[in-house]
Formats: sequence, structure tokens, C-alpha cells
Amino acid sequence: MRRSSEDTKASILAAARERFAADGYDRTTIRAVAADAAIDPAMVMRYFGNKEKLFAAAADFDLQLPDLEGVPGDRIGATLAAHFVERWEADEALMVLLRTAVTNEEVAGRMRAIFAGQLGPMAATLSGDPATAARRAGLVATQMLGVALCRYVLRLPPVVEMTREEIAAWLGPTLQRYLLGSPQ
Amino acid sequence: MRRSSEDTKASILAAARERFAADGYDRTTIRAVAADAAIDPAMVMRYFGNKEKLFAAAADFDLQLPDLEGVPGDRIGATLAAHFVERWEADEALMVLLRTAVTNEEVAGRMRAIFAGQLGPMAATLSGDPATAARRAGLVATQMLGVALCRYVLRLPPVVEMTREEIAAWLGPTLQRYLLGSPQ
DNA sequence: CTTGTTGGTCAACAACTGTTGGCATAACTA
DNA sequence: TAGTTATGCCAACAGTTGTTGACCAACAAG
Repeated sequence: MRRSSEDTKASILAAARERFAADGYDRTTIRAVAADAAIDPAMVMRYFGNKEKLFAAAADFDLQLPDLEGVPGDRIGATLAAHFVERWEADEALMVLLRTAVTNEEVAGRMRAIFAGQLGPMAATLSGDPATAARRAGLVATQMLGVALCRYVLRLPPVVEMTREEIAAWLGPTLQRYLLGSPQ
Repeated sequence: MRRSSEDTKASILAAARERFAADGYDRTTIRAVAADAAIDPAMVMRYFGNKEKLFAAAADFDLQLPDLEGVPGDRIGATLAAHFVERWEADEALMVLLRTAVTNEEVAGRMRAIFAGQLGPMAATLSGDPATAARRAGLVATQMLGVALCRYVLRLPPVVEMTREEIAAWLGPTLQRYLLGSPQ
């Protein structure tokens, strides 16, 4: 039996996700992806057109923000923090995006769209104040992307060693204040 | 008069810093740096040996943490936040490091050393508790590197639009709690 | 058996990269 | 003035990359 085209396409995509997540866009080569998928580089081109399109297919990402209805008002920050950490660790797509957005303006734009489109509305709903919602969402982004950067990319030891629960406990009040509180 | 070798070396270094800060390590080419410095690529090699050494020379960085003696106990976080933002904006070296550390394990190690060596001791002094100092320093790193990432690299609009004072006001209490407070 | 389609390989291209060695030229020194 | 040295340019190398087109082999339909 010959492999179906869908199977190879999927295995290429899996290999691409790993490579992009580990090495970023520039350091990932079509040849390396093909080798990981045990296939000829030309197949990658045939199935995905070019490197950019392969990346686009590998970097499909959704924050999947949780439904916060029913969460006690003072637990929103901690719930959100826990969700983010879980989300980062469940899916390589975020690492793919983060590692690439740093040196690729187009991908940075995609990142901006994700956070503006998904975190912004949530902040607006929670705070009830459309005027400051974008800023509140931005503050949340700084803290959560900072954790992703330090924990998964730079691997700062103290940040790596914390458990999800500890992170949620420490960051909960921070997000809480950014979303619902005031500077002081 | 011929240019002195020091002048050329300095102009190469300036061009390299800009390129590395804007594009990261991989996308920066010796040829582009040379063109910016209006000089032949071979000169870059003669003066700096190879690309890695050029990078090392361009990425020399010190957090220059301020002396917090005399700062009112409840203003430590805000003072620190303001200092960081000022520091990022005064020197391209941080962007050079950040843009590269994301896809280069060696540079990531350098980043770890900077934060462990400079932020760790400060946290130990402030909190007076050596057991939790590293973790506190790590938390501060997540928030401040997160700001650097969102403001200067990803350029999330709400984060870019905030003034230094607003950032200091919002992040002050966060850093304050990470350094001196408890999770809850 | 032939024919067309599908999944796959191979070899090569053109462009770009870091890097090197030889050659020119201006300036200083004896 | 002659020689030496510092400064610089040019052309080329070897390796890697994305990408392409020609070719091969298995399977299904006629």
C-alpha cells in the first residue's frame, strides 16, 4: 500500500511545526523538515507551494480564551494565568509564532492581530470601559508573553522551575489588577 | 587624510548594532553591515574576525540597575519599572540580544547570565530572603522582558502608545509585589 | 495490456552566504 | 627618494538555500 497524500502532508506539517517551534523561521530549512518527515524536499514544495505557505500552515493559532462566566470575580486573573500556561504547553503553534515574530514583521503583525482581536474584546467585556480596554489587554499581553518568553524560549531557570500553580498564584493578582483595577 | 582604523572599526560596529537590533543575527549579513558602513565586506572580517565575534562586540550589554538606596520603600517597583524602560530606549544592545536570543541558544545563555547575575542579587538584597530571591527575580524578568517584547519588538499598539510614566505607574505595584510581597 | 493518475525521487539551477588571498594605494619613515 | 606599512578593494571559493523540471514506480480503469 502506498501512503495517502493526506498522511504525508500531515507528517510534513508535524515536522515543520517542530522545526519552526524549535529554530524559528530562518534557521528552519525545507531540507531539514523533509528529512524529519522522511521524504524528499521536493514533496514539501509540491504540497505547500513554498516556505512561506508552509509556515502559514504550521502557525495556525488560536488563544482559545476560556469562558469566564461563573468564575468568581476575584479569581479571574488566576484562572486566566493558568489557562495561558496550559495553552502554551498544549500547542507548539505559539512557539512557532513567537520565535518568528521577533524577526519577521509580517508574523509580528499576525501576533498583533491575535492579541488585539482576542484579548481586546475580553478586556472590554470585563472592565466595562471601552476607553481603557485596549490598554488593559496590552498590559495582560506584556505579562503573559513575558512568561512565555522567559519560560519556554529563554528558559530562565527560576521561571522554568515554577509549577503552573505557582505561576497562576503569582500572576493572578497582576492580571486581575490590569483587567479590573487601577494603576495604584 | 586616510580614515583611521579606529574610526572604521567604530562605524562598522555602529552599523552592526543597528542591523542586529533591527533584523536579528540570521537576517543580518556581513555584506549589509559593510554597505551601511560604506566599506568592503572584507574589512569587517579583518577587523572582527568573523560574524560571531562581530555580534559579540555589538551585543555588549549591562542592565545598569539603579542604586535603590534612599528610594521610599513603596516606590521601589515604580522606580525600577521606569529605569528599565529608560534603559531599553537608551541602548540598542538590549534589542540586539533579545532579537537573537530567541533563536540562538548561546545568546539565550548570555541573557540568562545577565538576569541571574544582576537581577538575582538585587532581589536577594531587597527581599532579605535568599530562598525566594531567584524566583522573585525571575518574576520581575517575565514582566520587564514582556514589556520589551510587546513595546519594541512586536509593537502592540496599546503598549507602544503608553508613556513611560504610565508604564511605571501600572507596573510599579507589580514589581513591588514580586520583589517584596506574597502571591496573594 | 495499455493508459492515466498519483505519490515519490533525483539532479541540478541560481542566488546568497561567510570567508579568504591577492593586489592596489596612500601615508609614514629612514 | 626608496621602502615599509596600514588601510582598503576586488574577485573568487565553497557551502547552503529555496526552488524546479525531468524522470520513476505503483496502482486503478479501460
